[in-house]
Amino acid sequence: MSKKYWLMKTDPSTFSVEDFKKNPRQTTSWEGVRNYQARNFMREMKKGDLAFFYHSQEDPSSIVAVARVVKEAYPDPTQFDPKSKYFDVDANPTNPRWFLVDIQLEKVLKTPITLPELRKNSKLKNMVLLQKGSRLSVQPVTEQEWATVLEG
DNA sequence: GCCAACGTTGGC
DNA sequence: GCCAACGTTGGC
Repeated sequence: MSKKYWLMKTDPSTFSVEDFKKNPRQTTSWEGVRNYQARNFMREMKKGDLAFFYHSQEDPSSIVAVARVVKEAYPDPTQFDPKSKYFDVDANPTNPRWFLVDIQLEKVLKTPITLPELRKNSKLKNMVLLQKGSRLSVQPVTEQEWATVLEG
């Protein structure tokens, strides 16, 4: 079974690559996803899959790092925690609604790859990230797109 | 800060 | 099941 590629968005004021670097073993649980499509993609992720780590809400927004899936999907504990901002009143522990994966920082890019640069590359015009109105926070990236992005 | 695009909710 | 209203995302 071959490796798959993904892109995971984060607002750096919530969780940035700097926060990621400081975490123990440079690992984090991708908590707080509350969108079914994004959740479904996380459930497809396999250990060893790679993901672009993307900062949204920046000037310019950019891919800043590469991360690796180190633990496959399991229930997001924040859905059951009334003190969490991700608490979901309707979440049922015997049939959890929200899932997350653990990812580890693989490498920080020396130079972030900005959204305008990605848009300029015609080979990337079908990337989910670049579609009009695309807000999906966890999305698939094809092998060709992955290679194209990294070769710059 | 603005606002278009999107997803979700809830009344009917 | 439809769809208006609402809340959120995220580029600009």
